[in-house]
This record gives sequence, C-alpha cells and structure tokens, in this order.
Amino acid sequence: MELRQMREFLALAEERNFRRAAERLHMAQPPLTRQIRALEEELGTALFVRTPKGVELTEAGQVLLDEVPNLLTLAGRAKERTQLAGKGMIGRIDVGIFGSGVLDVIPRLLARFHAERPTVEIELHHLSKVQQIEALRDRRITVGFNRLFPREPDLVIETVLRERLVVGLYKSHRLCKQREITVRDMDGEPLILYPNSPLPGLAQQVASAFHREGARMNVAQSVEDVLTCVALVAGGFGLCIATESTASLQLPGVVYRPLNCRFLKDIELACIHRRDDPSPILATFIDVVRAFSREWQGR
Amino acid sequence: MELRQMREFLALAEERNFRRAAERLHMAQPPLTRQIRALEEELGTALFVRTPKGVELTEAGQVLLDEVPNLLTLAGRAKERTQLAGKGMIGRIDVGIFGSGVLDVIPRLLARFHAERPTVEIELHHLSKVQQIEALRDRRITVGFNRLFPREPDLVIETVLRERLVVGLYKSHRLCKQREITVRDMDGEPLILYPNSPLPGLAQQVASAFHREGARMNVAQSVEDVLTCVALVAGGFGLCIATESTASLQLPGVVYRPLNCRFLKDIELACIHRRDDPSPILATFIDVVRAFSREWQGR
DNA sequence: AGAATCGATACCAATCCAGTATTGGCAAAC
DNA sequence: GTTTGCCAATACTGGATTGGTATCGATTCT
Repeated sequence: MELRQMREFLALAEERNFRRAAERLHMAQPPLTRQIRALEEELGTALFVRTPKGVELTEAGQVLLDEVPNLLTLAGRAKERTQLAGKGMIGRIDVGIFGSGVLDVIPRLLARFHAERPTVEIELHHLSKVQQIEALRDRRITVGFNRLFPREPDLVIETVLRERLVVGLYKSHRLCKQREITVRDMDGEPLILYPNSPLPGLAQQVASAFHREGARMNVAQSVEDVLTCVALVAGGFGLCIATESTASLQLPGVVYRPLNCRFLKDIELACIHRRDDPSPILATFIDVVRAFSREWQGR
Repeated sequence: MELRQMREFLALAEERNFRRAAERLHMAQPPLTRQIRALEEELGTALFVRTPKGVELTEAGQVLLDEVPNLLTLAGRAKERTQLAGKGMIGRIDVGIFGSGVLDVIPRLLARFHAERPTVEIELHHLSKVQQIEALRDRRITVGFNRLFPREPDLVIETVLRERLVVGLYKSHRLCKQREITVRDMDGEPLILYPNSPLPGLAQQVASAFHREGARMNVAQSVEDVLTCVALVAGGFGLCIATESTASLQLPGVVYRPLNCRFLKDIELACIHRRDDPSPILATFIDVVRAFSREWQGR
C-alpha cells in the first residue's frame, strides 16, 4: 500500500468517476483503473462498486476513506517538518556558556539568533571550558562559548570578539585615584585569581604578564566564577583582573579601571563547535555569530 | 514521498548501516542507497550523514524519524480495518422490522447474527412494509423483515419461515371451548383486522379466505400493529387472526386457538434486501438467516 | 602493508508504468 | 428501436524505474 495509491483512492472516492479523478490526478484513466485494482487486490476486497454512471464506495471503501485523509495529512506534516528541520527552521540548539561572556555578549547574541529563528529552541548549559569540550564530543551541546579555547583537530573555534581588560577594586583602594592601572601598580597587591581552570585561560595570562613585567603576584584567593570573584572584591579581599563585560556587574563598593599592559591588551571570547556537525541550525548560528562579530568590530 | 521509502528510511535509521538495512528489507544495498538519496532529494535535505562506519541521522532525519513510525502504524491500521470491513467483520447493518416477527423470530435471529459477528453494530428500525421498501431503495436499511413482500426486480426476498395462524379471542368467548377454530366458526363475528396496509398482507388473505369459505367478515376495527390488535381482543372488541408468534404476547384474558382453514394454512415471514448490495455484512447476515431457516424447518 | 567494511557508482536486465487506441456495457435521447 | 454518449476495462507499446551484480574509493582494523 503506497501513499500514491491513497491519493488516487481519495480522488476517486471524492469524484466517484474514474475519468474525472484521473483528470484531477493529471493522469490518464486506464492507469488509474489499474492502480485502484492493484490496491483492491492487495487489500483483498473491493473498494468501489462500478456502476454504469460511475463508482460508489463499498463498506470497505468507506472504512478506508475514514483513514486516508488523516494519513495523507500526517504524511504532509512529516514532509514539511523534515524540510523545515533541514533548513534549520525548527529544532533546538544546546549552548554551553561560562564566565563573564554571560553578563553581556552572549545574551545579546542569543537574542539576535532567536530573532532570526524564533522556532528554534535554545537550551543553555552552564559548563566550564573542559566540560564544554567534553559535551561537544558527546553531542550534549552544539556550541560552546568561552575564552582561550585550546586548538583541537575535531573542533572549530570562531572568535566572536576581543575585549579589553579592567581591574576591579574596592572604592577605598589607593589605586582608584588613577585613571588606569598597570601591572606594576599591582605589585604585591592581594589578587583574586579567576577563572581557576586546568586549561590555559585568563588566570594564566595574568600570571605570565606579572612575570614579564617583573611584578610579584600575590594570590589572595582563586575562584571559579565571575560573580564570586567580584563579590570578593566588594568584600575587600583584593583586586581582580577581568574583562570589560564584567564591569556591567555593579556590586556596591566595586569600581573598575582600565588595565594598561602591553603583554595583556585584550582577551578573546570565542565560540566552539564540532567540525563534522552538518546541522543547518548550527550553520545559521555561526552566521549570526559572524554578523555580530563584524558589527562589534565596526563599533 | 512513498510509504515504501518510509519503511526503508526507518530500517536504515534503525540499523544505521546500509547493508544491514538492505538485508532487513530483502534487497541489495545499491537500490537502498538510491531510494534514500531520492527521498533526500525530494525533501531537499540530507537525512543521514555517511560515515566510514555507517550512517547517522541528521537533525532533519531525526525529525522524520519522529513521524515515520506513527505514520506506518496508521497505514497498517488503515489496511487492517479495510480488510476487516471487506470480510464483513466490522461495520453496521440497519434492519427494518415490523409486526409479530419482532415478538419472537427476529430477536432470535439477530442474536444469532450478533454471536457470529459481535463487532458488527446492529441498528433496528421499526418500519412498515412500504417504508421498508423505500428505505432499502434509499439505502437507509440493509435488510427488512416482513410478511408477504411483493416481488420487486431490484430486491431479493428470502423466506425465513412459514408460521401457522392462530385465532386470538377473549377467554369468555364461546369459541374458546373448541380446540381449533375454522373460518366458518367466525362467520359474522366481530373481527380486528391487522395489519392495515396498502400492500397485500395478512388482512387481504383473511378477507379472501372468508370469501372463499362463504363466511361473512365483520370488521370491528382495523389496526396497524400487533400490540394494539391483541390489546383490543383483551378489551373484548372481537377476535383476531394472527401468527403463532403472536401467541407469545400474553395479555390478560386473551387466549389463542389454532386456525383450521385449507385456504389459509400458514404465512411466510421473509427478509428482503437489495439485489445489487455487495456488502459482505449482508452476505453473512443472509447466511445466518438461511441457517436459521433450515434449523427451524428441521424442528 | 593488507584485509575488511563502509557507502557510492556503473552498468545491465527485468519490471513496472503511463499513455493511446479500442472495446464492451449500459442508458438516455431521438 | 436505433443511435449517441458516457462509463470502466482491456490491449498494446515505448519509456521510466527498479533491482541486481560487479566494482570502486575511502577508511579502519589487524
């Protein structure tokens, strides 16, 4: 039993006349006669009674007529939905997010994507850099956002933007008086190191900058997320070095000053995904990321 | 998009391997490759990603996989139900009933049919002889039961059985003393004539019998249904001539005696249906009627 | 390096299918 | 009562489709 036969059956059941039904189906009458007979033979029962002035449905035909329209509708829906999915119009995208990108850039980017593909569900997963890479390999996420991803042969890294760095300090700190702060200014100052990750990241770059500037790094605390980091600054535990985005996190008593350092000018926010992922949703997502990136640079 | 392609798609989606899927479908691998590609081309999207160790579903493929099993199930159900209907296992039969047959024979017969085809709905319609014939022509009923149907070229009459006649009278009537009653006995007696129909029926046969026996017919009342007829007898309005079945209608004061008349021995109960009705349900019904009829004669 | 396995391709044969022309049956029209 | 018209079924042919075998190129495992 094939859908084509069902379409033909439906046409005949509605027209109750082989010639008209064949016309509607854009075919000649004899093939229709044969198709219908083949269907009847397969089902082992007559579906129509042939009369001199056309055909009528048998009881079996009426039962089949009960089912066919529904079946054809469902088939049409299946086709439509598959095509939409093929164009990336429906489906879902799982996004790994982390750190200060969450505060500003990522929400804007996701809003852009959502505006373009309102019918695609966006699922957010708060994951560390290592977790994101694992999750990509396991296909638990489609894309990840983080800073300073290591190169991996099976993954593609797209730089979204580069952000300048700021120093976050408590309002009563002596360095607040300066318009910007250098690494040497922070020599021996208690520092809150973030993020604390096994993979290279901002913390490692900060350490390297201190080393190259010949400044002593005094790590007061090491934390895993921005909010805790800034909260510790607000608590007077020390200063922190973070991205510009972090400045949108205004906690009482915390002020931010630009960091001035030739070894640590800015830091990239990147998006990572599988090289072998053919998903059209991902493709659209990357398009949005690139458009966003271009726009950001042009600011 | 055809069901065959869906079956093939499903097999491949489940096996995730062209060769194994082809095996399961009892076909060679190259045709399967071509069918799947044709499907992908029609949908305008890839459904599988070909890897060195088999295939994986794309997002579009997963969406299609969501729909296909349901679709195939429904198609299977449609086929099954149509075949059942073709064998007369499901559906309904509309039965026209009338008169004293309702009191005994018809219920037994319907019970028999129901036992044989429990999934066929039986719809009863109380209709007079003329109404039954009209209803058959309009297809409002499938079969009708009545006595002495006129011959019609487009309708087929099956005799179910012949019933002897009885005289119904009030218990204080003088004729009660006799074991059986002749037409001459009823000379001039007030008679309740039933059924009162434009078509020939029992009433006409009774009239003819009186005439041939040279007895005067004194019609006290003419009624349309058995119950009223017997009720009038119970009320002392007169006697009536009815079928044996009617004797199962025991109203207070009414007694029945066999009628003895060579011109009016018995009367047929027949079943009527369209000659051109190919319904397998009707066929089964007629089979049951014939079996019932044979059994009844063999009593 | 070689065997095994994957899907894709090339090619051929069989099948299926659509289309045209025609037939047979029936009923309404003249 | 013949004719005309419409119905579906059939006969037949050419072309499209399909399935098969053999083989290829790529990749993985041994």
